[in-house]
Amino acid sequence: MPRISQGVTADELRRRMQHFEEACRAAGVKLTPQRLEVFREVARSTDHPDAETVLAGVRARIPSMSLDTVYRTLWMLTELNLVGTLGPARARTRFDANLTRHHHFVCTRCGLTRDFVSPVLDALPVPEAAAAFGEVEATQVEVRGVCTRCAKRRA
Amino acid sequence: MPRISQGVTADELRRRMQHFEEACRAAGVKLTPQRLEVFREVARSTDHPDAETVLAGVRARIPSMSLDTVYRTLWMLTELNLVGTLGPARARTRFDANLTRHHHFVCTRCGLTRDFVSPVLDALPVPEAAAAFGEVEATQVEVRGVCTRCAKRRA
DNA sequence: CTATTTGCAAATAATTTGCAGTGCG
DNA sequence: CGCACTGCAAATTATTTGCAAATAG
Repeated sequence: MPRISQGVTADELRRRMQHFEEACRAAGVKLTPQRLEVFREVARSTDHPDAETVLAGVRARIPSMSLDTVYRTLWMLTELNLVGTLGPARARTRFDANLTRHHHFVCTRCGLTRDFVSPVLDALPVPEAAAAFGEVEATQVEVRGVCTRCAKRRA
Repeated sequence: MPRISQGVTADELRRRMQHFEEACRAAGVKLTPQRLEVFREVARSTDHPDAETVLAGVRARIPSMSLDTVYRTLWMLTELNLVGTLGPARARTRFDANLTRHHHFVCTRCGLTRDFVSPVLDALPVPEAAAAFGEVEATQVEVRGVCTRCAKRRA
């Protein structure tokens, strides 16, 4: 019975931390203990923590850490492409009345989201790697790119 | 040069409205003009409006419409499975330090999100239907289901 | 040294809730 | 005609910002 790993390997974590330090130097960004710990917290977990969770983790080491610094750091890391966000950042909830099986095209510049259908994608096999986490109900594909409108605006 | 449709066909809209009215009656929910218009607004568009956008649309017909009623109605519609949300509802931003190509398993009950890799999914062909919207950069698969933990809790 | 960065507290933005009046079934 | 529903205003929750003190390079 295989155990599902609760975190990244020590080796991978080291690799990520090193990449982070290099990227900060390259960007001329100061390497403060707060930043170190915020990044470590995100880099070490395989779930996808929110700002509060990161704060809680970092406070074990830096009790004075404040939530606003966590946010500032996370967005900065996003700018430097050291972390990403799940779903679009800073977005309001958006609603959808299309209940039939469909997939999404999402513009990474303006957030435009359109449905499309694809029998090929509907028939996707469930990857065993995903089935290991639980009972799979549905699979949806998100295609990211730049919409024609944005491509025109800023060619 | 094919035009990309800006909305749902009149026929499909009628179908959706009718389904909505039936579902409300079946659920013993009152059919108010506000609810009619909120649903119509979501049902008629192919993008995925947020609450403010729905409010603006509805106000053309019901100037006194308030934002809180829009929210109440949208969540009620979600409960009744008449609409869905893009990404998890009411969620905070979550961060991810895994920059390598991966896909997600998302638990629909607790929101647990885990990465997995799949060479098969990485090699997915870009559907022409999606390519029509713009320049495709990447494709990510979201597998939804119930995680083993939630399945155990509430079997 | 000195421009960045931090922590605090106050400001916004998004969404929710209590309440009294209104209207659907 | 009664209870569900609405609009208002005030409350929460998530996230951002101004500012003075602290600190990395």
